[in-house]
Amino acid sequence: MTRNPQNPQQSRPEDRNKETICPVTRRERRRAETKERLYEASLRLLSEYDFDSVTVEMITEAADVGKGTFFNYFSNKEAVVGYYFETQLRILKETLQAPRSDSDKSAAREWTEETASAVHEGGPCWRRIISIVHESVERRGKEKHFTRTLLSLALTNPDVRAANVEFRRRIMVAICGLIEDAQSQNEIRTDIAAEELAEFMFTAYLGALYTWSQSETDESLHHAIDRAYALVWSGIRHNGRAS
Amino acid sequence: MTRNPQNPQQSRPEDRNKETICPVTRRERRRAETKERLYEASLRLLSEYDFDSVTVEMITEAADVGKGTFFNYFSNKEAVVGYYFETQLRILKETLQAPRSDSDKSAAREWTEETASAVHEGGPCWRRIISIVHESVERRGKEKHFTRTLLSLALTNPDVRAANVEFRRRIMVAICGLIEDAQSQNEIRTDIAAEELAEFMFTAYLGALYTWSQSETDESLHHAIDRAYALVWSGIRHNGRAS
Amino acid sequence: MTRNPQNPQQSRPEDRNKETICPVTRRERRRAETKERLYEASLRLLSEYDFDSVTVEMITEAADVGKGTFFNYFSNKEAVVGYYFETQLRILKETLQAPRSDSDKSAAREWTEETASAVHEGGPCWRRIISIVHESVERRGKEKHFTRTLLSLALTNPDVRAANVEFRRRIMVAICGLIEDAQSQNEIRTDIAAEELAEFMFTAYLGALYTWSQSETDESLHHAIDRAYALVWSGIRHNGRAS
Amino acid sequence: MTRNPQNPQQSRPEDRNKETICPVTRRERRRAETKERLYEASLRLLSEYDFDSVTVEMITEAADVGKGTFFNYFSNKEAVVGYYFETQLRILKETLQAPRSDSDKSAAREWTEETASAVHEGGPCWRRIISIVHESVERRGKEKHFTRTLLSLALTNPDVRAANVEFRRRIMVAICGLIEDAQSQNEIRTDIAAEELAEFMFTAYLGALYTWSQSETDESLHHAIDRAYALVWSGIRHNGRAS
DNA sequence: GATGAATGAGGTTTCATTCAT
DNA sequence: AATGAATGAAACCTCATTCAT
Repeated sequence: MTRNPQNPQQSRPEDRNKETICPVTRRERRRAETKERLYEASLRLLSEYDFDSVTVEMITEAADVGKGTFFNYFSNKEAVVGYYFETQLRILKETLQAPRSDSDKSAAREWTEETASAVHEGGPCWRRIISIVHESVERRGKEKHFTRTLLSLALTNPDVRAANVEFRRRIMVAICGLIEDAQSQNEIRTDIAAEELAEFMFTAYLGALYTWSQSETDESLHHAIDRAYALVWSGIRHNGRAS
Repeated sequence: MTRNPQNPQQSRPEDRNKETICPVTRRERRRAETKERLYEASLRLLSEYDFDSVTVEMITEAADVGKGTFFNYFSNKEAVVGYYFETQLRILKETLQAPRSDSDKSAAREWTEETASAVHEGGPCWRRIISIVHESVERRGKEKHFTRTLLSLALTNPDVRAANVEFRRRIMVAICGLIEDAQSQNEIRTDIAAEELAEFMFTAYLGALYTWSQSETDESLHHAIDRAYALVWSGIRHNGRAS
Repeated sequence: MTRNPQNPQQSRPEDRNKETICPVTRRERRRAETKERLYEASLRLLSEYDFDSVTVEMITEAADVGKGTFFNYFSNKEAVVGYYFETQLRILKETLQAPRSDSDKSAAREWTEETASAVHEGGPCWRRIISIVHESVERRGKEKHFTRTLLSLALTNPDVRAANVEFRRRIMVAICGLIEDAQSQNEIRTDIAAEELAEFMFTAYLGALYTWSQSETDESLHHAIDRAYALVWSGIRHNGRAS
Repeated sequence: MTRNPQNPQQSRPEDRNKETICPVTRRERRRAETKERLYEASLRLLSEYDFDSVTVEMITEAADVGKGTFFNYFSNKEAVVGYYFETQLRILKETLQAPRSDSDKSAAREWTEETASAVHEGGPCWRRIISIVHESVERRGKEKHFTRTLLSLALTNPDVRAANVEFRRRIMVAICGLIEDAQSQNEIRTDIAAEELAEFMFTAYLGALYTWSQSETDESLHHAIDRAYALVWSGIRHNGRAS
């Protein structure tokens, strides 16, 4: 549908000034905005109600668009959750690329204040790992209901499952790298492959997440994770195996 | 299909003699049988299809009873899963009351053959724990799809959640007892409360179960559990904390 | 689900008196009644509104049953039309088995009065054929709108098409038999196979039906058919080919 | 995508010279081209899919224009089929105005080769009629699916119906003229009005077309038409009525 | 206790059409 | 003239559950 392919640089000179500053046209921006509105309305509702209870109509009404508009952006209700994982993936990449001191401090602060000191023992690498874990916890821990939905859908819906598995794969790669660093610093035992350790860490994370999200108590997810990770640490730190 | 209530004295007089010997009346036995048929049909179907895909009609047809009969035994579809946990609870109790040598051997055998030896290190108490875990794994590991359904429903459905939590509570009590035994034998570290250790064990179990049930690979659940428990062991055994 | 298979003759003796007179149980009778109500409501509505305009809800409301009840009897809206052809097929069979004098007269009367005499020429066999055609016309001719729907759906919907083709096949067999009779009486040319003649007759019938149902005029279908069949007769009567 | 209205004098000055020679402006030609693209894309798709299955978006995508563009040329989806009949009407007029020898030969050839000789008997006028019929058949016979759509829509959609009726009216006029010629040549019986005969021919044509389009067999439409017209001929030729 | 007909709420999804740009 | 985002009506169909028999 592109018109004038021969002189794209001349077409619509009026767009130049303001439009080209932004990487996209206005129409595209509007599109993105609408999608964002739908996405956020969905998350908001999923944090409060069960997945099945949230109807598309509720979402579109909350986003203040027509019902059909939803399907211009998401092929179905589950796709919103798929998009959630894509978004998280993007955030993850950015986090990992960011200078470490940055994330180290900001995130670490938030939870260290309220947590036991059991996990502080490790060296800098381990602490960085914990800090990243808690960053994730930070986001997830506020939305117990939504977390339930995610854990549940990631089991039952194929698309969500796929998105979740891919997301997890990427996280594992990241954790693996961090663990290898820690191993090279002799902070973490080296008699076991980093992949194995990473998976163990994730397993413990998942188990704690599941139990926490299922529970009706008010314990913070940070606490739950810390309790588990205190023992994880015992299992994987250097000399952990030494008798 | 109604039994003739006007002449009950004539209906099947042959049942009289032997049936009443049994502590339950024939009627009660029939009831139990029908419930069992419905229950097993449900499990069979839930092992193959998603919870939402399994209709009550499918179940009643598989159980060869009328559609309405289902609701004489289960107040709703979810109640079947609730009943599953009750059943498991009964089995668990029996297992724990059974002479230990019995379960030790039979179950332990089945999986030790196919598993790595990493978990064998511990003392007899620890080995008994592992053996019980694998007994559960034995039952669950065959039904990945059903496990997914359980994990999912236990998050989203209040009734199932309640049944599951109660079930879990009982398991924790049992594990706790075993761990205390092990601690008293100095097989397991004593600087941490048995409850804490038990929960950690369960967390790792849950995480591994979740990942396994979500995956499409063919790895056996025994393997997955073993891999996790090798590191769990490092974390909780005696001297695990000793530098 | 049948109980008491061992003594079916004794079960529910109270049903005996009145129920067994009727070939079916009361429940089955109720079932049949409900289906009939739905069927007739459908036809009534399809005679007035386009197929797409008739919603299932309109039908169930007209039949005074719950919306879902419709789908207990018809797998979808199109199935009603399929059932229509099945019904017509049953009626056709009965008509053909009935003593000829009966149908001959009753139906013949109705239309002969209002039709041109052009078609009267043939012998008794031909007249019987014409009479049967007009019987069908009698039923169809009152419902122009419904006929449109049938002709249209028989082209576009696979299920309806199948039902329609089967229905047509049976009609062709019947016409064929009649034509063979006529040929053996030398009423109809014998140099062309009965099948060929039958198909020609049906083709002319169909063409006239299509045009009539498409038109907005008030001409009766009887007239339209007669006009066509006057020439059909010229083409197929005995000596029709004689120069 | 907007043409730059502020500098129309610069846009493609090369078009000026030769384009304006043509009676239509470039803009009008573009319009016609786009409409043609949409029209042909529609026909292509309607030959393969059901009318309801073909979405406007499929059409515009196939025509490589924006979705909204469709409605600049056709007031709604049905209008495409209406336009089809208008187009056919134009073609018909041109055919009738063309020197007869032309169409006689070219079209006649195509089908006579593959058809039975039953229809050859008539005189030149009749043969010309047949040849014209087969010309139409030639076009229609290739697109069974599309023919179904036409026959169906011409019954159910008012606009299409109107266009179709008008088209048919014109055909009838044409056939009538041809039949009058034939009657004046004594090729066709004169005891029946030409209109009557023409309508009969059309009725037979329609009936054969309907049956053919509904069938799943591979019989060519030419054959189906020929079989019918062999008997049509018996009915309408001169002396057809002579005993 | 068993049955299965009746129920009807309810949500997803599609798509022709509009209209601002 | 071209575009495509927004719209929202509309309808099917499923299925858990009830309840009269």
